[in-house]
Amino acid sequence: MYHCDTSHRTPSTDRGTVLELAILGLLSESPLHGYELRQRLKATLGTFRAFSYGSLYPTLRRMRDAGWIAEDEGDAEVVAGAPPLTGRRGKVVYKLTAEGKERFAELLTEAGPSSWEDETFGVHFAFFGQTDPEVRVRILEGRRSRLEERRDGARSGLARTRGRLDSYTLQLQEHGLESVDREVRWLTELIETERQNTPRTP
Amino acid sequence: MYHCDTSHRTPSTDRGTVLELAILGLLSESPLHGYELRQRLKATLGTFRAFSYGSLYPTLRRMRDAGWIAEDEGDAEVVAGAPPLTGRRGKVVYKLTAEGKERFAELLTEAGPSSWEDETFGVHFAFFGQTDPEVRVRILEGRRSRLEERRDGARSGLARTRGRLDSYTLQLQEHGLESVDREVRWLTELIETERQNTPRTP
DNA sequence: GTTAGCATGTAAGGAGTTACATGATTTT
DNA sequence: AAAATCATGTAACTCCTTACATGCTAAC
Repeated sequence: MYHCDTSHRTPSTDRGTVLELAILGLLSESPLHGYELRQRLKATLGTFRAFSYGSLYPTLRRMRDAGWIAEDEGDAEVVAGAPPLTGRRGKVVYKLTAEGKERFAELLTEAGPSSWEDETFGVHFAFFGQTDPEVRVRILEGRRSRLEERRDGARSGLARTRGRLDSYTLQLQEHGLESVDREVRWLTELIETERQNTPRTP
Repeated sequence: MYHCDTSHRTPSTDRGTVLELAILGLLSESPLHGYELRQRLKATLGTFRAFSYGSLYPTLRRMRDAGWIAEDEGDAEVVAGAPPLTGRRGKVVYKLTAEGKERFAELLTEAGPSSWEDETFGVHFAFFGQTDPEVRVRILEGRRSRLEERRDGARSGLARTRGRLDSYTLQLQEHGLESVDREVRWLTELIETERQNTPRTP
């Protein structure tokens, strides 16, 4: 059926890294500077994703150059009296621009593979509060079928090779399968809840 | 306590990518060529890790240059009659060299962070059958405390920010925490089993 | 007055993917 | 003889980390 892993390719439209989405999302709540941003990133995304300053700051610059974010003018931290010495060395507070808001809104409507893959799903989910209910369901379903696909592939592969595998490899596989199953059940519950709250197409 | 994520750095000793370990492990069972290797990789590591040819073949070359693997001479596939036309275009079967076996044995005794981080633990675990029982326990314990650390960090962070988080972010966090908890329990069971089988230091 | 935490950044590089290119062999 | 699968490879790129470098500000 599928001869490689080319089945889930990022669509050619545009890239939008995970980090960009996360930054847009956090800044859509309130202006922040880099350091704060990283802490909120850890708090919002929890265990499953961490970003270093080495990727955060360059990304902020790129996004500024792209016009999605801008340095906040009403920057309460720039003390009037203090001279700007060696160029800038104070907080740089970023806020969303109009284009940035548009961009964020656009990303929130994306319900394709780029919203349900391992690396991205969590970030999309974290901003479900701002996502359209119908898009939410489509993302959850996409994620679920992606996992089911993977689980079934692993399951049948396991059935074929079970005999040849030693007990450790087997336990690893089974633990993996159970994890996936667990996430599938979680998603199913979420989908049901979503449907109960929005019985749009009854 | 820890001011960054610098707490878990790869030790300066040597790198040894995950893929290298996996290849050494698979070749230690039997000689294989690249394509086969990739399939066995998928079968052995299951859902949680996949490698493309774009990383597999260059790695094989590097390992050959390093002297850990060599092209198998007793290559049953090289048909005697067929001329080698445009250079090589047949199967290239690799096998471990003496240095490769040494290297593999060496990697199997490593019970440091590089054996229990997310990306590497699974691969180390997959070769537990060839790993010393004491090393096994130390890796399992290392992995467990790593997860507990992370979980506790997330838990206390969550306790601090719980009020401010919307329900989706919260559910994401909680699902993450449960997943980690589940893995911790799994590890605990494995550790107990290991201890029962090797009551070395009673 | 020095340590700890806040704050911003850069250069080098690691680990891997994607997309392409090619050809051999087996199946239909 | 066409299609699928087996088989090997490379170049360009992505995304992110590590390690470093700098300096400000609060607390002890």
